[in-house]
Amino acid sequence: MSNEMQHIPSHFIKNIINEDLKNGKNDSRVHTRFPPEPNGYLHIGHAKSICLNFGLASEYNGLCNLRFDDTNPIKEDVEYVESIQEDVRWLGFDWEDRLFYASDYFQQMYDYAEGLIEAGKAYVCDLTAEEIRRTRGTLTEPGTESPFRNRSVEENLDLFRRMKAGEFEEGSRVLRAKIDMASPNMNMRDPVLYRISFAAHHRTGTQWCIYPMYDYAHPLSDAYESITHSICTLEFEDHRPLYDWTLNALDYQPHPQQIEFARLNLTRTVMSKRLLRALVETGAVDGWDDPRMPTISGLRRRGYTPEAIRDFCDRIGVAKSNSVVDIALLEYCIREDLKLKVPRVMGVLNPLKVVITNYPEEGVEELRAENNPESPEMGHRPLQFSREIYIEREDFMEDPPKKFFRLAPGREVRLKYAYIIQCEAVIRDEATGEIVELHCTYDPDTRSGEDKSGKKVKGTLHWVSAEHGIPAEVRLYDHLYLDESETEGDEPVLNPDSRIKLSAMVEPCLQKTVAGEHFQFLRHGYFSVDPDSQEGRIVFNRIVSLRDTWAKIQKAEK
RNA sequence: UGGGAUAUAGCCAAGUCGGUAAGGCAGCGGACUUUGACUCCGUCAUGCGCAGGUUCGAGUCCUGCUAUCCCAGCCA
Repeated sequence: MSNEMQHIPSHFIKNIINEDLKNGKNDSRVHTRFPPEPNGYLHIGHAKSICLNFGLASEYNGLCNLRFDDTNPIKEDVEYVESIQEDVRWLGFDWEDRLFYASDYFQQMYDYAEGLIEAGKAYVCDLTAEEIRRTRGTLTEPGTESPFRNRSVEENLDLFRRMKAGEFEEGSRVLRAKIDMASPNMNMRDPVLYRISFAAHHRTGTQWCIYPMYDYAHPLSDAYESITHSICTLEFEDHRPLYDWTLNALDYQPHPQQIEFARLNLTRTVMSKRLLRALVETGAVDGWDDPRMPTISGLRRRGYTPEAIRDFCDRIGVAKSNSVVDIALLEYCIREDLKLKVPRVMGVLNPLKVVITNYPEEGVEELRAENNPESPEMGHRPLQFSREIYIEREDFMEDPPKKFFRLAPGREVRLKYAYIIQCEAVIRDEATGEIVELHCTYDPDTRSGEDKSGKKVKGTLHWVSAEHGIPAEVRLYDHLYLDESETEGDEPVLNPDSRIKLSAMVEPCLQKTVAGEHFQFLRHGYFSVDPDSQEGRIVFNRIVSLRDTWAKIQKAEK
């Protein structure tokens, strides 16, 4: 346990919290929240935020709320609120009884807005969206004040109430904060607080036809929930003055502190909700949970574990500099998690038949295979050996290079858990010249565990008995994109090698598996059983491959 | 001179009062090995975006630059 604590790094947010605790700020409470808008599926970038917010709460004996930031009914749907809850729970976090919705606070927020109007700090503006944009100015030029900016409190109150009552058309009026049209911060140039929308909201239905904007709703939601540290991503840095303005305008207490951190980027994939949605909607992938997707549900289906994702989030750290994390770290984390806890079995992805000519025709013997040599408590399983087996096609080379120490004509090699065999003949298809079969002999004195021959061989191969093995589909994945620059405009370009389906032969012990079960296939990597599996047709997703030194040698020589 | 932020190895990242650059991933070299995996050992920044300055001493302080990211939704 203490080992695990060691690699959890400190970061600037913890420094802020430590300082606050030292000063007795917030009655020494730590209360965070994870506030997604239910407009899509969660991805690994959200996992960083979830682990951060829930993780800080648990580390400081505080609380973390789950809050849906549902202030824009046209984008949101219950499908997403359900998937988000499932994903957060699956990651291993518990919001207990603190599941909230910004829409819970619509009345409270409305009342606060009337208070703002009464204090002369907000006004109803009749400009069109286009006019508001034009009068906002530019990055280098100040904006100009709305002609409606100095309406009386009475008129503003009347108009705002009539907005709420549905008397005005969408887009005809908004409520704006009265701040400073010349502010160098664009967000402070009389930002819109409320807009009219007659869209049905997934929770409040048609009860409301005015909806608060994020910049207004977020600080209030945080304050209503007594959040102490409101953690968001870097692009909201410019919004912090508005966050503070909203609470200060009526001197609202408590006043949570907004803290920004850099969002996660991963090499060779893309996290933009827009692009992910496009992949789903164009049918380029099978859905939000396609194993190639960086969504939580995609990673789950691929076979990633919550432990691995949490470990990853601990290892990447939290800082304010924009960065791109190498996906090799994520892959390391899942290998690390599964290494000691899943069975190691044999699967031949590209089978080549081997006939052991000196083995009895009808002979079958039962061998004993360790389920995981590094976890002896996982025990053993029986393994059938017979005269005809399959080996990996790439494990035989007719004309092998120097450093190849697998099978070749005349060479000896060990079959894992079985015997040493020697290659005697190569059988070809007469028409195509393709190698269809190998004839080998075995040495009966070399049975695994009771070797009397004293032979040493350099290579050990995995294999599957032709008679006992079972066919399975194996899906190998490459990364979603090679590079973000390979996405053309709005149309995401899927890596053509992103999924390869193979017909493999696997050990008989895999006859009965359940979706989500994990295995390590020797040499090939970590796999999970896909829910697509049916009776007699198992589908394995490769989560990640193993390190392949041989491939590296080959590459280097080329 | 719009404003806001960031810059420490191939990648992420720690570095709180200035005291002589953590850790992880990747890489490289070696040992071990019934899979070339795993494991173990070794190695990997005379230097912290650049240039000056203060100081016995600077990644940390000061001055001036540079590069990159974010902001002109009635999205979040």
